[in-house]
Amino acid sequence: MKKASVRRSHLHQTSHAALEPRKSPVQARSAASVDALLEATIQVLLRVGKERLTTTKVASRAGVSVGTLYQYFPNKRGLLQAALRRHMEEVAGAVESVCRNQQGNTLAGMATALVGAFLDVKMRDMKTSVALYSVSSDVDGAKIVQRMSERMHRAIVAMLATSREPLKADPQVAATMLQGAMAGVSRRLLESDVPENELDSLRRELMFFVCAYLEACAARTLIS
Amino acid sequence: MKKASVRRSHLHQTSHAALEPRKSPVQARSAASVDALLEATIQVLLRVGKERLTTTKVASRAGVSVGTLYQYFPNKRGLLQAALRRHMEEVAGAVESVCRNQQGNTLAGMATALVGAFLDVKMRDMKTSVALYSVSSDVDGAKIVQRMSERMHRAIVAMLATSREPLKADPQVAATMLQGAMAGVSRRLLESDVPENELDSLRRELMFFVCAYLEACAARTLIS
DNA sequence: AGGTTAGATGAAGAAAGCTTCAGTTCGGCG
DNA sequence: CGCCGAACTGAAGCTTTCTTCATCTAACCT
Repeated sequence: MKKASVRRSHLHQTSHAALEPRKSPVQARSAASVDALLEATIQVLLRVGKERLTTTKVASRAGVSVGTLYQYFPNKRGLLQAALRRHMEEVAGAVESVCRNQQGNTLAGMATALVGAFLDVKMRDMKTSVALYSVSSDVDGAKIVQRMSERMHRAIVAMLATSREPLKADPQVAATMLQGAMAGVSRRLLESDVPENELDSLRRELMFFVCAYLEACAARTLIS
Repeated sequence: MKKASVRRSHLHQTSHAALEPRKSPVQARSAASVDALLEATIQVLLRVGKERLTTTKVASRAGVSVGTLYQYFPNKRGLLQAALRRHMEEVAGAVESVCRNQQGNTLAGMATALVGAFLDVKMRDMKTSVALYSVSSDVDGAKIVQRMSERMHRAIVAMLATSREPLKADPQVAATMLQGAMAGVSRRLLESDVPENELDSLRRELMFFVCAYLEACAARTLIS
């Protein structure tokens, strides 16, 4: 039975940061471990590649031993899944956030903002994205990716529904197109080596691409 | 104790070296084997998944022994690469073919034909596509995929250059958009379980999507 | 201070599958 | 018919990395 006592009766060697409300050391230790392990997973992944990633290396880089790793993750697969999930949640979160902000805007505004936000998150650490994609298929990542995809899908559909211009198309279908285009193009950017300077023009073009589509949707006669 | 000399580690698929067939077929016998092995690779992949695919199973399904397999492929990796390459060449070939046929057509015609052809090849054996994608990252498939991508890219650019309407955009950039959208959307269709009946409307929408873009390109003022 | 437990350790066990190679069979050719 | 190399066979070897668990340590509570 665990008591959630937040008290620190005698703080012996804990010198600094006395002002912050600290979690009890017992919890802090383990929480730090979990976080360090996830961070280490990505670092090792980037440094040696998924083929040479071993649980021992990850633990070592996190500053703990393998045994500790297995205390928090059931196995290697679970570790990698957790790392993937964390990354995907960041992306999905960013998309949901823009979609919320863009409610009620014009279609062009939505398109621009959405593409901008998506590319920003993806490109922030391109290498991490690529590395995690490569692991995804070893770890049943499809499930995780799909779940996040659905979150984004719902957010996009909801946003589209509030546009000033009436979108004369099934929002579900439209959202699928947008997601497909964004994912597809960003993946091309990630996996082929596009020079830094071309990157911006491709970004703009993707915005134009998506705008053109949404506006064409608004312009067309209602389809059954 | 082991000698510290040039130890040949014939370890698990760690060879970065030759991936070409070891032997070129001299007798008809061997040519048949090579083909059977590639076919078997895909069958085993579909039946048991990449995790449980072993060289022995592949050989067995092809009706030969493991030793024979290793006579034609340097290692497991090489075998899988060959299977992936074969599949990708089919796709690239189909795209090149439409692009040739569509020379001189309207942008709308090109878009429709291109999307149609692309989805046809990809969807013919969806399962094979998905299975091979999942293997790709274990096998340095990025290189192969990229090479095929470039072939398609060139074909698309060449086609766009012959359109009746002047495309007021960098054809390179436009081709990137088209490929990104097609790859992205088709991947969504493959990996999420889209019911058969929705599939056709998504197909049409992708055509509309691409058309809208190309025509918007033709309509816009020339960009520098 | 002493008892209790969450947390950490890391050597060793176990499994699994790729790859080899010594020996056999097959097919063509002189 | 008999030789020779091409093609085939498949049991065994070899190595790696995951995962466990008996033991130790530090933190907390009374």
